[in-house]
Amino acid sequence: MNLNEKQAEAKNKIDWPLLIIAWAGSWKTATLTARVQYMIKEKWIFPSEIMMVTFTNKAATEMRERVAKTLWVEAPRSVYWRNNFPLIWTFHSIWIFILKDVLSRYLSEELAIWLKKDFVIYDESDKLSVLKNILKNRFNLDEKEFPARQIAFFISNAKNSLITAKWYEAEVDSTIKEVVYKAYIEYEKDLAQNNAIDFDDILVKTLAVLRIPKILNEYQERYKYLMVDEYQDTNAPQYEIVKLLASKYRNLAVVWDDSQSIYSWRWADMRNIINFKKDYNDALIVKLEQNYRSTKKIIAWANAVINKNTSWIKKELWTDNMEWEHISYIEAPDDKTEASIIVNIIKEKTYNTNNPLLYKEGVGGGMSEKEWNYIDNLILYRTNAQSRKLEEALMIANIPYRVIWWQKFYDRKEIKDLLCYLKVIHNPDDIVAMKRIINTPTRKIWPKSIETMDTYRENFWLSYPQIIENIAEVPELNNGAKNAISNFNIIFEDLVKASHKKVVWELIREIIKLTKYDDYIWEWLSKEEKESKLENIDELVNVATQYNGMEPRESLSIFLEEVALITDMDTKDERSDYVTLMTIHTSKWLEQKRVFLTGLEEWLFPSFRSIWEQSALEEERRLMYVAMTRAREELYISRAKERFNFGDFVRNPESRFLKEIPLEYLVNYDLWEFINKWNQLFWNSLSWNSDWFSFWSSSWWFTGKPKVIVQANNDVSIFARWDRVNHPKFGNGIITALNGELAEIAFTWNGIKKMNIRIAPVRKM
DNA sequence: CTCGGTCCTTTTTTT
DNA sequence: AAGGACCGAG
Repeated sequence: MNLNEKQAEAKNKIDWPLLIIAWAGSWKTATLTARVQYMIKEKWIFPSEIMMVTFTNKAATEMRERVAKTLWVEAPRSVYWRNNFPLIWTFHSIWIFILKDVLSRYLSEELAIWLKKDFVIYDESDKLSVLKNILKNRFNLDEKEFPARQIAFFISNAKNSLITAKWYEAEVDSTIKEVVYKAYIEYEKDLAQNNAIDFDDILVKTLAVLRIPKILNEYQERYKYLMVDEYQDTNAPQYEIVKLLASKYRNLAVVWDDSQSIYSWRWADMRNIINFKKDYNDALIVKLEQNYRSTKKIIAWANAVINKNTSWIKKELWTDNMEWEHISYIEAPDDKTEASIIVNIIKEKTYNTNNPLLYKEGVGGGMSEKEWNYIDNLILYRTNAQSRKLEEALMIANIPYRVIWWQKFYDRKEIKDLLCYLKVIHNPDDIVAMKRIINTPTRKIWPKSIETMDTYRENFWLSYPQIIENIAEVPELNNGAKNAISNFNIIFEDLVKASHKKVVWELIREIIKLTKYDDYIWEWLSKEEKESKLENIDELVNVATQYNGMEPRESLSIFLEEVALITDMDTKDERSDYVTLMTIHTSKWLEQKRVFLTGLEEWLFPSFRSIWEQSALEEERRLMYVAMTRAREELYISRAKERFNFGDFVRNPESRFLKEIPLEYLVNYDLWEFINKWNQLFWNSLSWNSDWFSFWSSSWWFTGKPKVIVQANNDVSIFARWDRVNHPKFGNGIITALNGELAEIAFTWNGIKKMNIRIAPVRKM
């Protein structure tokens, strides 16, 4: 790969602190890859001494694959199976790797982090269930007055500000914080008892461990070359960890772009760069400003928007790429139509080179390939809830699609159930998981019995398996409960035994067999749900087969760890051609030839939570910038005048971001032309294929809601008084008066209307 | 204890 | 709109 001068500069400076300011599409990934290659191939640095930290698994995987390619080796699949390959993983994966490594070599007491090696990772819902239990059962507090979510937020905030439970007392200045303080202490106790950590703990505990000089020194020696991507998104503990690790050899390179900082709600603090500059005032600063991704117009537009932000550095992203198409603006009457129009465009522009009416020959001046596939389309939105309407439209049109969803695959009930079985087998101290599965499928162990066992457990300092094993000795339970519990114990013990002999995928099958989980699904659900759930289970087993070849217990442990960190985005999809839908946040690591950016409405984007505060609003604007710069060649921006939200219809004004765009770049999408061409084709030749028909007949066009109020962008000069025109809604008519853009049109069937002829979807006949 | 109906919340963004 | 929490009857 040929690097430009700046990129090469960044590549070659490997033994010095380095700040790479890399703006969107500047091929920073390529630069980093080249840098790793240079270190290994030309400077003979041991690959195992290189650590590169990213934010998402997607980014990490891509980096690993690229690096592997340049080194002519296969990319490792697991942190634990690297074979002299650089450590290129996410923050969280790497820190867990370090924690496990440390815990296997040192005594827990020595580390003072209250963890054992087989710890489990609690996700958001596990966390909430622990907190709910504390608030309700231990403190007897009203869920409405002190919602677990809010308490969780405060605790998370404290952890990310490096305030421990003990020290939180100093923060208490209100009733709620009083509760937070008490809950925080209990929460930490519970986690320690369950041998569990939450996502925040992953950072906090790693930092704690690295503050022990002996251990820090080991890791400094082990990883002498550090790279951190998306440095603007680091938070306080992450910054500290990186600082510690790099402090000895100072071979730290960070990639930073303040215009793409969109995670402040996760306590990312882009001012960490100020600290970086203080820590390394001799750092070499390299700016990558040339964009290799998008057309000139997209870049110009993105620049215009981002420069509305007050920031330290003026953004002048530039490109040598083609000028090409304008950016299209779709103003739809409602969210349903917005979705329909987008789907129409995709349908029309995909696999449709035979359609003489709609396929544009040779556009892009060599930049674009001739035929576009579904996979070339990316639909973005601010909130996940917006995906539904788009999905419906795609389904109707029979277009394959995939939604990268907030509800992670691993959050689904059936998957969680099975994972909780695995968790309990792996770590019998995990009470949250135990409580989830002890009566799933239903085996008549009711909440009362569980409560009794809980009290018993707390009084006698026993673990759940210990109680279950000796359930006969618990006098408070009746015989029915005892029977049910000892039946469960038989299953549980068999599963634990099995876990020593069977690899993780076999173990999952064994769980299903012994617990009759499929019968449970069979009984409880409707047909469609059943099928999708069984499919999900198959998928889980399928993922688990990747851990074959390891020791059974090891496969279980690694599987559970990786599963906790993997999001929907990282799972592979075998279908090769589909439209992708996701939130803007998720899209940060992607680019696509054609991007649809939807829902450009005040309150939605920018979000209603952000518009009162300057800094929050600027983050929304950065989000807009990120979204726009995903597009390589075609960008469509859309808005619905009316949207169904929160179970109600809402009308929001157009997003302020639209007004920040220089108008000369924006072209209203001409739906009228589109429909009319289709009309001609349909009526004249009747050569339509059934595919088209089934689509159109089921979409808004035929469903009796002629909402074709999309703005056109007519050339006013072609119209004159007495011209005959056609309007999609009002039919044929004659222009009876014309004053600039304002026309008075007498329609044959609908009377005289006044309209702006530039914007109105009228067509000369 | 179980089922079923009703009411209530949810929706910002993610490792 | 839809899933979860809650409550009351069987």
